[in-house]
Amino acid sequence: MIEVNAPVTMSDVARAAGVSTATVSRVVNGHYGVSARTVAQVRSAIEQLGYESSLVATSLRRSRTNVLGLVAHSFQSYTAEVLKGVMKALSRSGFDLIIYANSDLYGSYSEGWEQRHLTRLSGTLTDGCIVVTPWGDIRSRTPVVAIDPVRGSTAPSVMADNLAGATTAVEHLLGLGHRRIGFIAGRDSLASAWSREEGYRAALATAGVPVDPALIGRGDFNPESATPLARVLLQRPDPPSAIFAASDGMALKVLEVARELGFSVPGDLSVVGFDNIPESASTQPGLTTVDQSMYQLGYEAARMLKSLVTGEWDEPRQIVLPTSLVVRGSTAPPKSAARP
Amino acid sequence: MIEVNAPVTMSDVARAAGVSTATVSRVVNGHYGVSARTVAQVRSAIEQLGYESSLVATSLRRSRTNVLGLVAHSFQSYTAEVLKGVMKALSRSGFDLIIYANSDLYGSYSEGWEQRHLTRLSGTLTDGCIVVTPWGDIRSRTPVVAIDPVRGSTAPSVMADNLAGATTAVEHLLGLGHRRIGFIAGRDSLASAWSREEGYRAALATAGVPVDPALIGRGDFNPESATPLARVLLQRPDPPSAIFAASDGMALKVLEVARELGFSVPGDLSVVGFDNIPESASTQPGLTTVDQSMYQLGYEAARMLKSLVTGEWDEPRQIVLPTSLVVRGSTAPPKSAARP
DNA sequence: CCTGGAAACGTAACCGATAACGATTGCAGT
DNA sequence: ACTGCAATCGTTATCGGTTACGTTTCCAGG
Repeated sequence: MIEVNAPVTMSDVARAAGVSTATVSRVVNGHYGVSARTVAQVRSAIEQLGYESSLVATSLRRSRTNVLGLVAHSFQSYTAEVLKGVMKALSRSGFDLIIYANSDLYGSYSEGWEQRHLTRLSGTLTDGCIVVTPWGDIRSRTPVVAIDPVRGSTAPSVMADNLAGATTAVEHLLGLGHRRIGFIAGRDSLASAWSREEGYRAALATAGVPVDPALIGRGDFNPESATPLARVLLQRPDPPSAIFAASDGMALKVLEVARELGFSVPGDLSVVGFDNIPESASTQPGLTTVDQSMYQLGYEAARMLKSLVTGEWDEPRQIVLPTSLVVRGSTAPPKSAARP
Repeated sequence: MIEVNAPVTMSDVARAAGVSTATVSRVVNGHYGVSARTVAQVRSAIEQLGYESSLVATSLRRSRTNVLGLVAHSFQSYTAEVLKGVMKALSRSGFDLIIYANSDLYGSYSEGWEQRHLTRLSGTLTDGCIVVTPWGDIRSRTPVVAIDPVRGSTAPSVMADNLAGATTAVEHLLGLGHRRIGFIAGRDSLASAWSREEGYRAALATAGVPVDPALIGRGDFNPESATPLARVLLQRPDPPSAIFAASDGMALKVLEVARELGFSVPGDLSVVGFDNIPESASTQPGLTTVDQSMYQLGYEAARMLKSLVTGEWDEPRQIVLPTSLVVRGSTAPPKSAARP
């Protein structure tokens, strides 16, 4: 790093080129009304001084910035995967991306974080935003696309087919012979959490297995929230033979607790997650889970936001993406399974 | 999303509370010189209008913003892992994080990207920046910490012990009986690429194995750059029995090419990578690689940057972190190995 | 030579917030 | 009542860049 006392501003360029800042601005933005000779002078001054326009100053004055924003409450694997998809969709689109993350709420929820971040950014800095797993409805001047929206929201959003995914997951467990299947729910306000629970209930209902409320733990998608819940479930006199967790992060914590309490997986306990984050493939045993292509979620959200900003979106404003079951080593028939 | 016509600014709050913007600013920033009654009025107006200060306007005026920046040329797994560490280090530190990514150069290098991004941000928006795998030296008004710096740089930086890591990797292959070991190098300007090649050469030299220049391919750390190089190596009449790639991304491409050309791994070909990105654990077979804890790199870089900004850093400005070899299924003795 | 109009360029207001500074008020001490 | 000092609060310049508007320059046509 080379220390530099002061940054090069537009007025430095103007002085060097012997013109006004207005003219420099016109040259930088390729506006009409500058002679070829002046353009050349200004360009050369810019080159020499190494001038680069300030994102901040520009966005304060301008309405369009060609920058899209993304706000997320933390950076776990889920968000990282989403991000890859977003970047891919924005590749060579002319839109840059700003990700804003607040240090205060890392790993813990704090009501309304997304609204605070968004307001700070969308004042002028960004033309639109993607919000990952919002807390509530969002007021904004610029377009917002939610990934995994709140329940009942009619705003633009992208989400997985959580109902079908969860149903398939529980059907998988039922098919293996499990009858006492625990469930660890996600944050209730999110549509995804609700649908995954619906899928759990629907699959059980179809199979004629009654839902035991004692086997349902109320988490919030944060991995840490699952630890005490798993402990409670597994320390019951009649623990479930399988647990379906509404996210991989929580499912991995279930595996941890199971190991800690001496349950062998999948011998004593089958575990299924939801998301298919990279870590799920590399645990011992691998986690059976529902793949929801977070990459695809990010990709589609960015594609939609881009078009919403330019005003060319004419497809439905709510996208649902398919899921698929990924069977790995964490599921097997229960020991006590009555052979068919 | 709820559409809102205009954002709430400080003057709106001032008008509503019947004071000047200066007073509102003082209340917002908790400055001295406002009566309790006025504070209450302003607070209530802020609450009612849902005011949130504009990050842009604030940073334009202020020198300190309590926002740190991170610029990276793309978002592969490497960057995502680094990011997790950065977020952890910034947790509850009072510093927010802005990640800036330019869409134009996704996946492809473009000289000087980091300088352009940095200038745009550091004008006023950020108090300091982390640059991941920079291209060259960086001019900046504010502190900059490089993760995986350029060769010969004396600027603040965090990097893995690439020399030791690479040496260990190649020693592992030599220990298995390999003698013809190919190498796919990284982008030459980076210190890491250079050290990893040094490690490769050093290990061979120690074992008395001559370096065959024909077995060295010149990549640039981008996974795609490895594909043609691997093809050339493996289509030789006398292909190497093992390949050491300077990054996991490139190593995974080697696996792809090997499969495509009918090489079985590790039967016909052993492959070793460097980085230990999450994907490396979940391929078939798993990739043997050198773990450099990208999480730790990010964590340390953020910790250093934080202290540099506040001026309390008194440790060495160049941090080197240890590496460790992770042996998985992609390495085995060569078929033709002379048994010891 | 004069005029008209377009092209080229500068001036200044403005975006939202901050901070230096000045102005006003209240109150204690004389 | 008067002074002096704090506490409180408004005015205004400022950050860097953009743009509406006004002014100057230049050239073609009469």
